[in-house]
Amino acid sequence: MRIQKTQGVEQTTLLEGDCLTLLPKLPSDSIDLICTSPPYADCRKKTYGGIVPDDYVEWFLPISQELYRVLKPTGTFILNIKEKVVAGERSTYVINLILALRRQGWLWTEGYIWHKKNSFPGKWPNRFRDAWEHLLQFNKNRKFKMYQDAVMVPPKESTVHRAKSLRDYEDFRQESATGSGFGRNISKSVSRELVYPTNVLHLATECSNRNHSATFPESIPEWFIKLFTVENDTVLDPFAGAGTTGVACRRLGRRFIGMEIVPEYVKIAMDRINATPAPAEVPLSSPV
Amino acid sequence: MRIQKTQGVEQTTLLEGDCLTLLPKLPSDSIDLICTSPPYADCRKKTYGGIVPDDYVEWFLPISQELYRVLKPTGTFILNIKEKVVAGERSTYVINLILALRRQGWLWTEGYIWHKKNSFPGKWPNRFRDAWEHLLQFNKNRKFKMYQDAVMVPPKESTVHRAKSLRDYEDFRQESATGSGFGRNISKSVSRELVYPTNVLHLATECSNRNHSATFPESIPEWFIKLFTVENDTVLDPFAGAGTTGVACRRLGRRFIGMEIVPEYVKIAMDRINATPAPAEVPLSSPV
DNA sequence: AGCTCTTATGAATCATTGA
DNA sequence: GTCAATGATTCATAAGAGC
Repeated sequence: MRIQKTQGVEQTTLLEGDCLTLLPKLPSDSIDLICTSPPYADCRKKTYGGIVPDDYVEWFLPISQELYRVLKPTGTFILNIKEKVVAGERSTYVINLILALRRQGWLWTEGYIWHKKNSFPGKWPNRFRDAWEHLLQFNKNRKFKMYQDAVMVPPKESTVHRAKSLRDYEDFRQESATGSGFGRNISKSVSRELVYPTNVLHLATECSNRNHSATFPESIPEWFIKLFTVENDTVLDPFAGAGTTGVACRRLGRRFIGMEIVPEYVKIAMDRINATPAPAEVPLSSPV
Repeated sequence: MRIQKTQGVEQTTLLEGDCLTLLPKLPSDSIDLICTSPPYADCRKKTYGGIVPDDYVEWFLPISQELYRVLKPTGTFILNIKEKVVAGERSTYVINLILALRRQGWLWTEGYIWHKKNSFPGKWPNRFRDAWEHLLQFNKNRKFKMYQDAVMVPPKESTVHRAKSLRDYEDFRQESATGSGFGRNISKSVSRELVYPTNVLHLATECSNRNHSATFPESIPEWFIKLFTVENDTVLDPFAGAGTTGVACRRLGRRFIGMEIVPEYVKIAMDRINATPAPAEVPLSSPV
């Protein structure tokens, strides 16, 4: 266990090991948001062994059972997952997982779509490139905490006349849809000029070298952290990988608990999180 | 039955009635593409009576059994469907339908996403606007006909800027802009300047009122018709509604069989299709 | 198992411009 | 002239799928 403290508060906890073993050590009803991207079926074989699609649900259910226990009743579970093609067909392991999670007690509240602007290239005679992934939202109850104002975006109209072409406009909008500026507080004060986003997120994958085969872009955990937590809430990522969720937590002033089975990634994650600045401390009485 | 003939060929057939009754009259293995948007569960009660989500799969399976029979072995079935929110949860009838169709023998080849750029406005405390729908592709066999070159698109401007000079790109754009109309074959000749699309379609919904509560934009059937059929192939829409698929077929020179249970929509569809110009006849030997 | 098809993007490397 | 900012170009690579 490696702990990083900021301002006397235990902010970041990185645990090395299998989350199925580590999760039972966490207290019940203690997590505000679980945001994770587990290894997809048949992927990351070199590092995680790869789970066969047929065995995926069986593999995941004991973990999600523990996730259910540690999540607060008003908390949210965001699951990033993608379907694979098996024998010319879309594999059904994702939809089987959804059904299984519901039987386990989870409510399948929403299905966000992550549109990957730079999807993996390729050419096949019977299909185009797969440019989207699931971002599934599950909850324990119909009532959960949600801070919609924290993720508002500039409206279409303000950009239309500024853009030279439709394509420019799309580019701009896709950038602004994720609120590219970190740490900015775009909420109530300017809310008259902002609109709520939809359940389709347009983001590029990061193809820069993170020494991890599958980092998702920081914008994704950032968006859900803003949407479902406030400062000093606790976020859990049981498949922390290179620690992207932890980096976003550090930047946004949320507590983070990460679990990762590969020692090398634990080190990378810790280094990345340590290199990330925490939000500036706000004086109790600030001179204006 | 109302029939429209063009150039001596029976091009458009609109049948009034329940597709479950009408489909058995079609010969087996006769359809190249089925492209349809059936009534979503529990929606549009005023027009279709509405199917309760729990009964949706049971209601659809006898129809899809007939669709399977009439589709050519190399044909494709495109199903536009949207998940509904029931009691604060995403309803599972779509994923249950996918599983049921697979048990019926269909291969679930691909899951396209229709990103609705102007989704229905609204505000809820626990969710954002739903801006996407499924466009599910099913086939009878792993081998099916697909004409990918017919739907190639200009690359992203940013990519072109980097790959080539702006001037080259502008020249190319002028050309392709003129080829963007219906019926044109912008493929092989300029294929080096075009790229293949992904499985995420960005289309606006149609704002104009067609007197039908759920018209999808003509771009959607147009895209799939180009992708999966050639001229004089036969396209079937068992839930023809206001005839959007038929209009696209007429424009693209494909034969169309539409079925619609509401007499008023049959009339609207026929009027719209009749008002649509067929592609210009190409002389067998054209003087140059 | 290996080869191949393919596109968007960040990072790196230079070239050009302007104060 | 120097340095910083901007722009053009190159390069590697990203959670793939079919034969």
